Amino acid sequence: MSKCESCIVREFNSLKSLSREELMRVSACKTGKIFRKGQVIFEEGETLNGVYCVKDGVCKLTKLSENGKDQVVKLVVKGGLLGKRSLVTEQKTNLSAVALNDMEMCFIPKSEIMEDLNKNPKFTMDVLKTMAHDLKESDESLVNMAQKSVKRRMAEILMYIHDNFGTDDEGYLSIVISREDYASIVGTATESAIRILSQFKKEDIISTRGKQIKIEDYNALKWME
Amino acid sequence: MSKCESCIVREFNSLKSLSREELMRVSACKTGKIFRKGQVIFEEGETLNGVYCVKDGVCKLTKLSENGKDQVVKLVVKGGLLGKRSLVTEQKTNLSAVALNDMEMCFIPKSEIMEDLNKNPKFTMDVLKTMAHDLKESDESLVNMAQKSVKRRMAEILMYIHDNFGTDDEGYLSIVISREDYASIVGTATESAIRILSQFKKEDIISTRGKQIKIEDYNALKWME
DNA sequence: AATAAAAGCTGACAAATATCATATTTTCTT
DNA sequence: AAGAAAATATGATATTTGTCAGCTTTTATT
Repeated sequence: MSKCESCIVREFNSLKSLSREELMRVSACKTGKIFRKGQVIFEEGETLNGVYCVKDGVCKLTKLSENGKDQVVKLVVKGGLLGKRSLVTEQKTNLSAVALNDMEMCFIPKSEIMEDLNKNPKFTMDVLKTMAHDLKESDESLVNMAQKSVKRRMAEILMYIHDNFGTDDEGYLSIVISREDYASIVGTATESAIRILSQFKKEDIISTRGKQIKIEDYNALKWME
Repeated sequence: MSKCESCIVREFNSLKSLSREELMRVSACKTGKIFRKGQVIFEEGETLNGVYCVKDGVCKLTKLSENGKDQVVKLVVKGGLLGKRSLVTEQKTNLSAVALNDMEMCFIPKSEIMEDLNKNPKFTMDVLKTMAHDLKESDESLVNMAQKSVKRRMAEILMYIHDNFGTDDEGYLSIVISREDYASIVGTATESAIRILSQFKKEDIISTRGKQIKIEDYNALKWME
């Protein structure tokens, strides 16, 4: 397994604020973990004893609603850290994490990373900034949920995935998820999500190949009422 | 104006993690501000050059949606700090703050508080914990918006206000806001909010006196489908 | 106290979204 | 390659929520 000091993933997250010595210490006690598509990384209510650093693959963070449906709160890709909030508050996790495809992750035990959090102000500030960013994003999603139509929300999530996670060489969104997941992100019934995507297809705004989606007319999504 | 060192409000927020010396320094440069009901404290997109500490009164944090409607993201009462996120990220604020009744606040300039944020790890950790808590709350609201009916959301906001901000000696909710604000919290049309509150009245779940609302049957709200 | 303005209320109807039923296609398993 | 299982698709219908219009009550202003 590669060492943290030389891991490029680190460039994308708060670990970049750690010194070489700190990184070596973290590296020495981390464990590599592989999760298969669909596998649960952790579940709402669990006590996490560390954080996961995503090296490859995508996962969804979800929360179970009282109506029994899961709501996707966030998608996490390479460079993301899972379990930050629980680490900071020392509470059980309020979200579940499920792999959307095969994932490669590093697990860093709590004790190790807590030490850095308490002793390296640069690191603490960096985690704080990430959390502030997450909060802003969450507030924005809240407003979208409350004020926009399902169709509009679907258009926005397609653009979000396109802009943040990119496409493969043929132009298909590089994150491939089920219609059920789309429904769970947008906050609607699976049938409604399917219906809207079908409509987009009919209007040549997107095209599909199996689960894969390609945006054909970005502006149509952007300017959709 | 009273001094920060002896201000009880401090007990409710992150400032409690500051040392006596730090508090005296903060106190020396703070300015007291009064905002009248309906007055705008700051507006989305503004550059804040400090944080506000709420000594008395209530305000709403809102975000403007593209459809032109404001969405209430959070209610802030005594002890709350406004502008934390902007302080940490050094970005323009993403929310507006409007006083819901007459408010008494202290304004602490950015330069002063930033110094503490960079030098007092206990304070930084405390701000981090508050932010983590806000994030959790925001995620929960997101799920509620996405998965629950307007009626259910209204029931929950009534209970939330009851549980977190209490009632006066007659049992009326101590936070008194317009139906329009209720609509904006719940994320619905004003008429729909009014309709639902009227229905609750008919079913004797709540009673009203002008704008004031009293919860008569908490369990009915709790177990509402 | 009179008037104006704002907030609250209600009905009628339209639009958006959910639910249920059922077919079709894709993917997985053997 | 065949069959089973899961995912996708679509129609019919019910429910929820939004919009518009007009009316009543409360609050603010003179």
